[in-house]
Amino acid sequence: MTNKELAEFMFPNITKTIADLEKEYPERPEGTIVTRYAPSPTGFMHIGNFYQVVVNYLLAKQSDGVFFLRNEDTDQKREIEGAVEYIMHVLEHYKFIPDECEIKNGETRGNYGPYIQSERKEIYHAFIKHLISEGKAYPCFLTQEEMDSIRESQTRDKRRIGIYGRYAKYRNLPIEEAAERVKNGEPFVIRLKSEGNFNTKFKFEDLAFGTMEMPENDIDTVIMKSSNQLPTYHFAHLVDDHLMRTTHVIRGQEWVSSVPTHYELFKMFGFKMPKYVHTPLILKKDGDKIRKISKRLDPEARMTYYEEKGYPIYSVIEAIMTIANSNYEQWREGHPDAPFTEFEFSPKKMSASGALFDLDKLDNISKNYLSKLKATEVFDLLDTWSKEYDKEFNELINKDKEYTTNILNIEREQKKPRKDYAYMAEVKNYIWYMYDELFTNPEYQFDEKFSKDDINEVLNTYFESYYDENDDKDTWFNKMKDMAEKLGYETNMKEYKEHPEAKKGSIADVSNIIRVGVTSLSQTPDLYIILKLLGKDRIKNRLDMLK
RNA sequence: GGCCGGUUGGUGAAGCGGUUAACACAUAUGCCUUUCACGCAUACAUGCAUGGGUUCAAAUCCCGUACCGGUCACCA
Repeated sequence: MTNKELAEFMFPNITKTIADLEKEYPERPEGTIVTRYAPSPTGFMHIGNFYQVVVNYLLAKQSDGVFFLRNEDTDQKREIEGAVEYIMHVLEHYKFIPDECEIKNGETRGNYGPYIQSERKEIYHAFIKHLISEGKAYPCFLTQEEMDSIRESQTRDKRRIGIYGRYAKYRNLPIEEAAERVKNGEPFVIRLKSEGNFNTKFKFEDLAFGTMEMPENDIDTVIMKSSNQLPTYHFAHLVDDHLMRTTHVIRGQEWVSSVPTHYELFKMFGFKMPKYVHTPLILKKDGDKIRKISKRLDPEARMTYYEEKGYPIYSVIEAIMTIANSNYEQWREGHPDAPFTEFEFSPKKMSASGALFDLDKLDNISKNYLSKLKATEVFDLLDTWSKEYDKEFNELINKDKEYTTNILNIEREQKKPRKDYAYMAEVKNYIWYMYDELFTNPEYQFDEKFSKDDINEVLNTYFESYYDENDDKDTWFNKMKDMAEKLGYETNMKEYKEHPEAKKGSIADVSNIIRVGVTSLSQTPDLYIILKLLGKDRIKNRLDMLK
């Protein structure tokens, strides 16, 4: 029996050859950059995955290339319901729409599919069949127990771990016997018959790390699983990224160590290797230890976190860009309004060590961004967010949309706008007191140095005899000063600071009594605007509450 | 243990043989000011993990050590 016959025996239904497939999936136009995001549907998207998405998207978009999504579902045991939908949701939310993709029971875009690995079985089998017929892959019947004991002895003898050389028990099994065992229904995997030499090194170029030198692979890696006849990652990577004509593989740093395997695979088929960009890990500081950010321990590791909090997509992308290329911030300074895709991203400038994702930095970016938006834009963000995460508040802000917009507009749309909130979930804390519905049981923050009588005197005098909502700001403030003087408060702050004991208080105290009287808070934005927005009726209600 | 990376302030980092070791965030203080925020100003690495070496000169080049991380699955 020949290898060819064995291949035929094992894959009788596979008639397509590699040449056929090459024709079916022709090369893309010269120079097109093709990237892909290839998640396995085993959980929710992680900030590190998102980082990869951003880099993938950027590289493709900057060159008018193609960004596609491939669903790597070869491990059905770990598959999680709804994971694919969630990934699509995130991509759509951040507007990283793949040019090519396929959703189960949904539309398909692109001519290089299927884009779901479990639907590509015949394609993989064609490649495996070829390898077997060439004697470069073989069925292996090692049981889990055997492998465990091999591993144990290797550990004990301080040898390299893995199935290689003399540990690869079935690599030279007579073909007839292999066929016989397959026929008898013995479970098997297909392993690569590695031709590499561990003592020989090869060089390869990583766009992020630069030139790397590694020993050749000599491990007979599993390329097809016994459980479901689907390929392992390594083999699927070879087949898919070759056939889909991926030019740049952007993936996490944890893949660097399997480059030798991929190198051998591509070499065996004579395929050109894609360019690799291995992205740094996203780390997290935990006490004084730095560790990989974890979905289990760190809420901010999950992409859901940012949506739940209501961070604008702009902010999240900016924060990631800042980590990705440290010259991004400088570029942004010079191009405040340019879309991030115009930034010339350089994989080489990515940090080789892991990056710490800094929520403070995110907040800062977000505050700056939000401060520059128009009130109506903030309203829309708030509306969209609260519809999902705070229905009651959503109703409230929509009850009088104009009023809400005016509130959001306080000290906005000016040269130095306020920077209060970084995300939508925070907004309520800054504006709640403007709504009577929320102003039910306020804790008044009056300065303790003033008695109830002092407070009432100021409040009553002011609203009965001085306040006029038609006054412009200067008149308004002058009037307050007049009253302050009459009631025995110092109106000159410099003077007051020098002799605080001379008067019972200052203009600052007067204004703050009014501020606390109507908002309950000692710290708010500009009082003039707040009074104006609250309006006579609300103010009257609030003064009554104090009585 | 093997293989592969990494190590500059509280954080992200620039620097790639000669710099006062950028910039941004955070923190602190001060100024501005009717509060807060904004803004502005100032402070914050006597030192680039460490020990050697090369050099007139090293964070920058070379070697060793330590520490950190990744990986060694029919998981991706």
